[in-house]
Amino acid sequence: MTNSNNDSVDAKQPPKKTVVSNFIRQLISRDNASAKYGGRVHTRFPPEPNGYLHIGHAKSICLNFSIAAENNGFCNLRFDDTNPEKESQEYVDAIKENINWLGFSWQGDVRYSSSYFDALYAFIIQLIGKDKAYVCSLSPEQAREYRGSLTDSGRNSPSRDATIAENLILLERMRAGEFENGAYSVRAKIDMASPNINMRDPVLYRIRHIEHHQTANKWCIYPTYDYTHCISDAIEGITHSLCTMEFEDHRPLYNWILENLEISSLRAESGLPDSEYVLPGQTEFAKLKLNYTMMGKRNLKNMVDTHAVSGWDDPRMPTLAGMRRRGVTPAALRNFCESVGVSRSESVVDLGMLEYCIREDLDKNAWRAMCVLRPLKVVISNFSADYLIKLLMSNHPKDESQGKREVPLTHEVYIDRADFEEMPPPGFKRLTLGGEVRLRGAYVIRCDEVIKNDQGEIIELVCTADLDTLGKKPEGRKVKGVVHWVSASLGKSVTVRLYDRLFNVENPESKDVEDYRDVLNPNSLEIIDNCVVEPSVLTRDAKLNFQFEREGYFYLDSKDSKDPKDPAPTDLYFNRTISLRDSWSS
RNA sequence: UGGGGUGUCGCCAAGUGGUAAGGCACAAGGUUUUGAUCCUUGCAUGCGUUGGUUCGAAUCCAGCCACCCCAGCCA
Repeated sequence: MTNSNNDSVDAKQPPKKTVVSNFIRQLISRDNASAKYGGRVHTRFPPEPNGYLHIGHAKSICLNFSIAAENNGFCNLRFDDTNPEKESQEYVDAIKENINWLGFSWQGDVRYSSSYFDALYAFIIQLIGKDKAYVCSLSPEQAREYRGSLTDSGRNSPSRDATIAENLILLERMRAGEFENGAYSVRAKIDMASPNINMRDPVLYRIRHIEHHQTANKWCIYPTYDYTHCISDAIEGITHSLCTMEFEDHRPLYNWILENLEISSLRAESGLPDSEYVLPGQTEFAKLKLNYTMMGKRNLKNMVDTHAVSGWDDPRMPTLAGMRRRGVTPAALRNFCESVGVSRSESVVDLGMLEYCIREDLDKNAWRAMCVLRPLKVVISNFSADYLIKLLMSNHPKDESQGKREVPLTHEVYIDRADFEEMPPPGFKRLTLGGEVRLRGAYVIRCDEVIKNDQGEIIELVCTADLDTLGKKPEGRKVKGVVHWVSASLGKSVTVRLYDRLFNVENPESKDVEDYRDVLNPNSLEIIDNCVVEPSVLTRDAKLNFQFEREGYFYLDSKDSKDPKDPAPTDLYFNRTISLRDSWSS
């Protein structure tokens, strides 16, 4: 997790060129045609630093950065850090790194809502001065009562009729730290009878005597999301403020706040010339949901805190940090985000689509190698004990430009236990007693003898190689099976981690599930020691993604392992990103 | 039962009044020294539903049904 350039697949590789129409692209085309924003397109990705980014965020990141790039515009990274209680610098750092890893660069410096706190304070004075906001003495509990319900309108706060002067004094006293948390709040003066509950005098500022990760102890009052987000967008000269559907009800408030402020003062903060300045507009799209996946930040944090997983970067997590350690590439994620599309309908994407994108990219770019997960010794009887040839094999079967590697073949090799059967099922294409199979990239061998231990377990196979089959088909017969193998004496011992989905139900966050712990997949992680990998994988530096032929895609993990460039590594870990597609059901 | 949304193939998703794109999944063939990849073919007389307007409707109108979001001083 230290070097973002260390991944074997280029993070800057452009996404697929198949640009699909969607309602946001159409909206922007219309805005450009009408010159609503003078042709400017300026978006932003506004995470709250209260957790790690997950694949749902990736959709938003790709959308915001791509839509800006397509239109020669810009995209800002802005931390929406108005709630210091839940936020931390650790999350800020991780988020920045994840976005770079995904392959995007934000415009200018990283922004923070907290760096607008002075401006936000000046604007609240302006709003109070226009009798559009007031200081409310209701406690949070009372405020809830006064707000009414979904079907009943609310009642006015007793503080609603205070004079502007009184409000201004109370505001200053709030800021000075004279009151306890919750004693007062600043509220917009809109309409307590509005059918939209967000418009029933929403809270704009609250008292929180707590240190902030960016502004330390400068403030004890903090602006709320609704008040901060629209103004931050306006200050940054954002044109298209994209967010998810649950904020649709907030759009009237977003607009109300900006429209009740002097546009000239907003413009002044933006630094944009008058001719280019237009208020931003919010547009909502459906968030990404994936089946068999839990996306709620609160739940993900709980899994980390309770050690249900090893951390935010556990390879089973849907976090960007986790998927990275799993071996998922940035290009695969970007292609996935593009291929799921953008719409306003609630949708749950099938995990299979993500898996397809991962395989698609890895098949094209991952170097091939052989690794035997469950070794079974094969003695090739017509090779001498000191037999050694170095076979040259392609790093990629369909792309010679990716080069070749040396694979040593010796008297004894390992194949996978699953590739030999004494009693083969119908259709079995692997090795049987008396049968033949091709050692991938090497000779065809025939099994002559099965050696068992006292328990009757197969411990060794004695085989004969057909010396006339190197690089050519055997004479007069067909050998269908191909099996991967590794030299017994020259192979390297490694540990492999196999991952499966974390949950065994499609929707672990559905109302039918009382506790996600009840639906955890107990077999989501399988660790296999003493796997044997061909030596070349340890010498090909900078490459971390491999396809172990016939097994799947694996990622050399830097965690819990020695430096991969160590000339004599002893503890090597390969995480299985994903298996190969398997159309042979057994 | 207030307000705001959404309903097009098992899953995403184009379509914006002229007669249902594409991808995933699935199925059947072909190639193959990875049971992978790749290639070929198939896969909605139908667009939540019922009516209406129209020469013509997934697209326009009306009603109905289903599902999602909102009563944090969270975002």
